Amino acid sequence: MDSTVEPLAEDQAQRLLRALAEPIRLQVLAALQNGERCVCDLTSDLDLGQSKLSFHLKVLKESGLIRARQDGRWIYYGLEPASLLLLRDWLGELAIACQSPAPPCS
Amino acid sequence: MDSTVEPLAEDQAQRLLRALAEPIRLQVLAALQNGERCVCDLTSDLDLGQSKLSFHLKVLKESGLIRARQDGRWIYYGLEPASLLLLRDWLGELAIACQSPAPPCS
DNA sequence: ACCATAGATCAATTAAGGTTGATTGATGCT
DNA sequence: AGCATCAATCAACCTTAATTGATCTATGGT
Repeated sequence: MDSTVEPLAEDQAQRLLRALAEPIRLQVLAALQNGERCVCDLTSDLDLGQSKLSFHLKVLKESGLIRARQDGRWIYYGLEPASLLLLRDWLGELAIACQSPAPPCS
Repeated sequence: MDSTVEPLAEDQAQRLLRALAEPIRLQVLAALQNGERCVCDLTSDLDLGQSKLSFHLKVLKESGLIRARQDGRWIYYGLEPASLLLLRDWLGELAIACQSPAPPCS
């Protein structure tokens, strides 16, 4: 078995994918696209309940897609580009070498 | 608001992400990495119930990540690299320009 | 010390998604 | 025609994830 995608990266990719596959969390990432934002700003920008946003931020943080930084009373969240790039590259690898002819069905 | 990620691609990306974010479906994609395979082979390779595999293949196909091709009695599934690359590029865009300093919290 | 605000956490409910076994349709073989 | 096999579909069930409102902790201001 010549797996070009090694299991270690696959585990990590899976964790990231599960965190990404949710509409609100994608909105959050989009909102962080141009830099860090504090929770209070995200709440009003995305028009979300405090509890709901907090839940999704936790999922994103635990996956490694975003990081938190406390500044006084506020907490700023920002993207973790390394994770995005890791997933990006993993998808790239998966897209390679999948054009071979069909092997005969046993 | 200068969104570098346009909503059209985001919808598509979301559909792909939702389909990808499941362990069995990732296994299926990995199994298709080196070319098309028929359902019967996938069933034994991945040691899955026929019904279960069929369900996940459907999800993957509806998302556009894989395509089906019938050959006589068998149906061959194969990756749709264009979708993987689309998602890959979408992630790349998201990873760019997210290192700006924090704006003051209102 | 007291109060107000930011944000995390918890428990209960609801919604969404995955699994299972049985059934059905289609294809090829004899 | 009749039978066997591949694969999709369906309905019931189960499991997991998301929502909601309340509570709790921490920080900063007065």
